[in-house]
Amino acid sequence: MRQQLKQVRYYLVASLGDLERSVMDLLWDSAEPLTANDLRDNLAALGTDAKELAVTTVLTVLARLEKKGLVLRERTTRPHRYTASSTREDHTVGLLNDALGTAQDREAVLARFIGGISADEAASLRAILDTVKSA
Amino acid sequence: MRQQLKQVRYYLVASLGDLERSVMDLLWDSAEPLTANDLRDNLAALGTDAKELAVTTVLTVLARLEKKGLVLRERTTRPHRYTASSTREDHTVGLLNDALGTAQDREAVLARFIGGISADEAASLRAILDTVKSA
DNA sequence: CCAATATTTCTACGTGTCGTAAAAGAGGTT
DNA sequence: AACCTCTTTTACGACACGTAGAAATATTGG
Repeated sequence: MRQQLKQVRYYLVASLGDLERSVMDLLWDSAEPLTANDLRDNLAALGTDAKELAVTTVLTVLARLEKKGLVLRERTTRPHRYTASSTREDHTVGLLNDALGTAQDREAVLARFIGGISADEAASLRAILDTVKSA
Repeated sequence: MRQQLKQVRYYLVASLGDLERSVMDLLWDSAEPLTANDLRDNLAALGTDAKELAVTTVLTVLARLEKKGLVLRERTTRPHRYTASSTREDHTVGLLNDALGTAQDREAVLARFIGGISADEAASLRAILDTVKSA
């Protein structure tokens, strides 16, 4: 009932496919911007499958990730160089907020969430709360 | 590289389409189990579009939601009756844990997340922490 | 018990996303 | 010009989802 309206499908925080995710992981882990070839090589080095992808494949997903706002592209250099537009953590925080939504039941959700975390994590959460949001 | 392996796409916590989401919202808000017809009517009452869906449409998404483990179906009664298999809050917690992943950067993410919440929310978070995970 | 009706299952199509990559274009090098 | 190298364009298969008709099955009033 919404789909065929060609709605903009707002990509504030996008869900990623497997390859997109792998590419983002590499970009997030890299201090330097990477080229499509760098990524192709690193991807091959990753999985046990060692399936060497075509560079065009990597370029396609990079274009898609750019459109989603997740990567930045340097068009001035000739092999274009790509970087993640935000840190992995910030991206995950975006996912968290998406999941939480603007709903009024945020607290109920957080309560249940906390109920499920380990004591260790609860402790460090408390610590984080104290340092970040005290006063 | 994974997709065409017909992988099982484990639906521990699924992402939902618009209609699926609407149906889940109705089920979550209802104390009683609902039939497909109930849902069709409630859906029509919702949007301003007032587009009356075919019952088979509702039945299809219900079947998909059942397969995803999000709804339970009473097959004994003749109009089958559907209920959400978990509360909205628990489902959202599942989403949160999915987003957080098992990664080691959980703390970094949580720290940034907490940095972004309101003071009010931080306070209630602290309260929740104290009551739920004290000792 | 049967025909009419209600309900469910099966099948299918359109659109969109994602993995994948060949084909075509663009720009520099010999 | 012929040739790399890199990018853009185009395309296809698989799958998720919205949508619903057709077919099968169950219920029920007479």
